[in-house]
Amino acid sequence: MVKNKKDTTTEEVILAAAKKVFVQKGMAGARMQDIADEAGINKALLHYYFRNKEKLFEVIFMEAAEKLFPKINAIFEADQPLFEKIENFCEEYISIVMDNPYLPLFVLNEINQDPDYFLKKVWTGKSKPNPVKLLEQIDKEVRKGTIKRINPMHLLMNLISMTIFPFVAKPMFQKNLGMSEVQFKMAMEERKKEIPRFIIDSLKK
Amino acid sequence: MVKNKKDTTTEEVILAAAKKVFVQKGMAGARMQDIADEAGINKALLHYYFRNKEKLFEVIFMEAAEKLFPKINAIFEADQPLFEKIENFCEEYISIVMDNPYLPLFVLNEINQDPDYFLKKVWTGKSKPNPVKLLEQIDKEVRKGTIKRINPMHLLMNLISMTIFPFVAKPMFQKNLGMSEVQFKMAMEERKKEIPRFIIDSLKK
DNA sequence: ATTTTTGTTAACCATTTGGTTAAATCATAT
DNA sequence: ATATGATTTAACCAAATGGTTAACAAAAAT
Repeated sequence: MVKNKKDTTTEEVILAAAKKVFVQKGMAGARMQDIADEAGINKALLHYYFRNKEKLFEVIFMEAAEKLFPKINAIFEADQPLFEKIENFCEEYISIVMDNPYLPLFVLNEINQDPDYFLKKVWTGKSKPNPVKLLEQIDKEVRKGTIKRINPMHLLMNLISMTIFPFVAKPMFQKNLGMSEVQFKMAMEERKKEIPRFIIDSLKK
Repeated sequence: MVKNKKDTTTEEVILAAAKKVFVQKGMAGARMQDIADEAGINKALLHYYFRNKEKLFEVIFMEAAEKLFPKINAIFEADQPLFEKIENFCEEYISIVMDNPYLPLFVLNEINQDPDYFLKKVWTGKSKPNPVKLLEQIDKEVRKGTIKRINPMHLLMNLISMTIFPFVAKPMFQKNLGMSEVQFKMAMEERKKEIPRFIIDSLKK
């Protein structure tokens, strides 16, 4: 429950509360009352600021999606050598996600419930990841013979999987490997360098 | 909606319906009425066979978890050279998940909502993945100098991430790479060989 | 054949939940 | 001070939802 001495506006308090509840419980599991309680306000006030649950959810979801998708794009489309691009992606993306470890699962889950609706809603303009440039870049390196033969799609999947999945499976990994919160953070920090090294080692001839 | 001409028992019909609805909508989003409709039966009959929603959900969840976790364990603990074990894991695990592409996200999501409850419930005895043997095996190879230096934990994370994540992000990958259902299946089939090759290439000196 | 048990249903019930209303309070301009 | 508009609340409301009941049908046991 967050107090409001007017350094934060009510709307911000609501959004913070809504984010917390939605991300933890999902659209279906979240209760408007929970959000109100978390924000320390009356339930009616929620509807005063955001007409209904769906509208409020959409704001939170879009905010989350905007935090996750456009950055991928920017890095993938950058004008940079392949290996640097990979290093850059891991470094920057892990940083982003470390600040919001639960966003990826939240977004992936909601997308899964209704792919067409969400993907059309989210991927409008700049937000739509466009992997073709990266795929072509990989293909070019393969043809030049500077890296081993590999299907660019698989390399892309490998890169994204290794970067994001540990956050999606955070509780599982933590429990199973007996990692504390700090240990997990440290491990993710290491992966910023570890993943590029792993990939580049695999690609080098 | 499934018909029941007594080659399948009512209980089985219910479980199939429940699985479909729970996996798609999650515990919170699933409606008992939806499950009843999907099974082509009265809602009261659900409660006749399974006392309540929670009980029914638990059956479905455990069924899903039992399908995903024990196999990991078996392979990890097998008595086999490291590279063969990796090849084996990808081959077998991708096969399992291809039959139920939506199970991983479902399970990960529910675990995320209440890690302690579910992980205690699921990881009892044989079901609990025990990665220590594999970790030690990796460590041994590193010390023998047969593979490059690598933190076993990261290698384990990489292996699991590359294997499972594409299914977790299935709609995203499909939409973004413009893949049909068949193309996705083909890609996953390829990954059975692609992932081990990628990993082994990275580890070889 | 008929009793008993098992399976199935329609009609209900209580609670939860998203959403509304009308009144109260607060801030601001006049 | 006070009128005005924005903000906040308590009390409600209707629909949805998990769950129950009592009656009925089918199968199994006697």
